Amino acid sequence: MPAAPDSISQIVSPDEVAEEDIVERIFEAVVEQRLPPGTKLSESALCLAFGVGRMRIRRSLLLLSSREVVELHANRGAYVASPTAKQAREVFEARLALEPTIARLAVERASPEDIANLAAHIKMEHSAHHDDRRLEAIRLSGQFHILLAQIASNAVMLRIMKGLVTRTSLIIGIFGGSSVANCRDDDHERIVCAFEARDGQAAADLMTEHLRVIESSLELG
Amino acid sequence: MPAAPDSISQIVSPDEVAEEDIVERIFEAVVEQRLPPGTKLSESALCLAFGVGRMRIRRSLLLLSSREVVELHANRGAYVASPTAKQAREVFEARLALEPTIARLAVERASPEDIANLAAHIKMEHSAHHDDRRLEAIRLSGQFHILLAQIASNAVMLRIMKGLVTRTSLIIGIFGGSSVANCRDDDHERIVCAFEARDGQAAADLMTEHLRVIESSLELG
DNA sequence: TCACACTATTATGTTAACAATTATGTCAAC
DNA sequence: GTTGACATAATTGTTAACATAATAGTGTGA
Repeated sequence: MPAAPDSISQIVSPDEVAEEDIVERIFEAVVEQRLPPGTKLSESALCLAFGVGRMRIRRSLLLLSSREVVELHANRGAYVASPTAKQAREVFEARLALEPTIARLAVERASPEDIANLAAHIKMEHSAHHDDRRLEAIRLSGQFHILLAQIASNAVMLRIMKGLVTRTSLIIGIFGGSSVANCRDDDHERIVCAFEARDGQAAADLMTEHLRVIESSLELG
Repeated sequence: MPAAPDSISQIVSPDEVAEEDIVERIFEAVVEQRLPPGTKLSESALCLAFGVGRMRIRRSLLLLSSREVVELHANRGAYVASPTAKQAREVFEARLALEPTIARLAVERASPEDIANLAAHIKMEHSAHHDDRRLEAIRLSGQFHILLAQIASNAVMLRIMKGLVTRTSLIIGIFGGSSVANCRDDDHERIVCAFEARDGQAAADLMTEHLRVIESSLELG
């Protein structure tokens, strides 16, 4: 093995990286709505796209299905999930239960640097909006919520949120209609203001309202 | 295929059942603390135990690891997870965010039959406690929280809760000390009383208190 | 022209053999 | 008696060939 001795223990095997990496990249593609609900994910295509063997792809698809971002149909392959209206309501109900708490915890635990990052993020959202970079705007919009979970410093909640945010992108893709009033970045900005004021309760309340607005903008029947 | 034509579409392929079945059974074994943290789960042993091929087992272990109930070490096999104190606090933080809401929703949505089931469940918990059937008591204790999530009729939250409850069993196994003041079934009983009174807020508050008591009974440093 | 049955192709699911790594047990040297 | 290196055994990881099911295409018949 050509690696220097003391670096060995720190090296993560390239195989294992590829695993979570594939999952993460498909997550991103779903969030950016480059993989719309119902898209078929054929094994051979993914093998070519990622340059890995079939086994690795099958494992990744299994992981994605366990996060409910991909549906596995026996003998028929993998498809990007198509949440039903019922599932959409459930996802928002879960987010309404979790994210106000996450927002409050994040305010309590945010370092000055964290708050600066949030402010920078808002600026990026604004400019993406302004320049009509729609995909970028969508991605940043979801990323904002992930960022809060990271600041809250709770890996368990972070993991859950990644799944919920990703599925929310699918939901918006299906039930967003044409007016697609995604995350209004104004709402995000107000939440960041609550951070700067160190007002956890305000952040929680704003988050609740934010999620309610998004959900009510959907056509869930 | 000998099955009647109209039943074919309803049949779930036996293979696919075995998949989730293995995961579910290992979940149960972990909840009942028959698989303590750190237990090695060798592929060959599981193949024999469940009477399935290695591939099925490997898939199951991957699913279990994605739920963070099992840790996969490259080239070294699968082990029942050993949550750290930090992870334990995170799990409780997540439960504190979710379960009061779940309790409130469950009260709102519980049918009379649901409430009867809850009451019956409490009786089972009591008798298991009384007869010193410790494993059964532990299992029922976790099952109570799952039952609430089922009554809340939110599949997304239910799935999340199954993972959190299972991991809580691991946490109690590690940090419970010897006094193991698991779920006091008295607490559960009070929550059921709130159901009978149809007082969602009371159920939420009791749940919060219940979780806090459990966490504070642990030795998390 | 449409519907249906059959064939051929493609894709997925499974199995088994092989490779690589880790754990174990033995033996010698200190 | 303990430590270290070495050889062996066992376990995990990977690959490739094979089996099976679904899809698409083709042709025939009404």
